[in-house]
Amino acid sequence: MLVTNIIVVPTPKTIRTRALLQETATRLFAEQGYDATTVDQIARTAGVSHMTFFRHFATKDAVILDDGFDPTIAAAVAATPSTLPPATRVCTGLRAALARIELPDQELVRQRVRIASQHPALRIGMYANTEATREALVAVLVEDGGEEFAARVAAAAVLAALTVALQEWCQSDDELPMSTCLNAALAVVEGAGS
Amino acid sequence: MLVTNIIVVPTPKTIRTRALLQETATRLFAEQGYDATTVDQIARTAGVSHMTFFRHFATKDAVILDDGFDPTIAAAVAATPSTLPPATRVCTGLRAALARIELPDQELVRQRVRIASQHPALRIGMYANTEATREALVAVLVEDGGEEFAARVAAAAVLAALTVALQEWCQSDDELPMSTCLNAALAVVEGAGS
DNA sequence: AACGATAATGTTAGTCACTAACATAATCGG
DNA sequence: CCGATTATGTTAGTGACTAACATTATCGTT
Repeated sequence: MLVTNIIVVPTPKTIRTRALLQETATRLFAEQGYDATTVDQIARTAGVSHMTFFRHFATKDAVILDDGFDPTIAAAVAATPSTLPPATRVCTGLRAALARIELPDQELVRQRVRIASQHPALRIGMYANTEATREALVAVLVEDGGEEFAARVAAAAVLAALTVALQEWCQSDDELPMSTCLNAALAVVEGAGS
Repeated sequence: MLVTNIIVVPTPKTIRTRALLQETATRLFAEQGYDATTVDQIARTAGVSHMTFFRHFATKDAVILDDGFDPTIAAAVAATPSTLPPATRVCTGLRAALARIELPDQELVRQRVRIASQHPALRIGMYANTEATREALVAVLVEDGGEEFAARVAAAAVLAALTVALQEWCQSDDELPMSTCLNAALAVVEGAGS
């Protein structure tokens, strides 16, 4: 039997280099802009070669777009009652998942989304990431007996609303909580039937 | 006063070259795949230089992704009653707009979406295109007195559902009409409130 | 502490999408 | 037919990303 989905435990050095590259890149992007910063410069500033960069991040934009929230969101959606319509499940799960993100982490997210929202290439990267999140949710919903097409539509629509909510939130001042933007966005989606 | 949105009337030669490049690219992509086809090859096969290609299409993927449906969709949404919730307006407008596409054109759309759906880079390009369509709809909804954030959320969510519907439709046989997939997708979104 | 296996990194050379600058040729109104 | 505009070509370049192979860290074991 072929073993798939082998979980590779990252070595300490890998974690360090990866974090160093992300911090370096985020700082350089903020200081001089995304286009004016080359992968080579990020790598050299972090004291590594450009090959090491691409071994940690598949693309230039991944260095700022990669987050690890998919499992959290998927688990939260899985925890909702499978009797609800798929779109409602995704909405409810999202609210629960994002409420679980710690405040300091929220500030990091806000900073990254702020940078990403300002550049077309990075916004496109966000949409690309959404596809992976969407399929993770489809897997959860289908496992619970949901129909695949409906699951995919529900996940895609609600995640699109989330993306807009994040872009709105990242531009606001530090007081506005993420949940306010998210709830406002989900209310719009949930009002589509009237 | 600064005049924006100047409408440039394309010269006959421009239209011909553009169409030739699109046909050539579509054929080459279908024959040998997207990655195995270089921009240079498309240009040479069409009898032009690669600079001419980029003067007609901003990126490699634009040659197969560019369509001119945004004005049609925007007009159809504008024609819906402005008293309805924004998400409902976009749903209704979409149904009307896509019903207006002629059957032969639908076959072309299907062929292109089919190619685009199979390649990550092209799917991402579809998401990027959605952003322009979304903002066109936001402009329509806001003009009618809608709130901008709600308009953007509604447009984003419904267009995400449309994208999923198109991907489902393009894989089906020639008998299944686009409207069937679209209606199924919109029903999921409209069921989010229950 | 020396050893060997494994994982991380470096070097080099290359492909290809995409751009800037400038030169040339096709087109079209008068 | 001519002059102005528009489409196209040439060339040289940048930068993201990859393949192949060599080198160095890291770490458990003896």
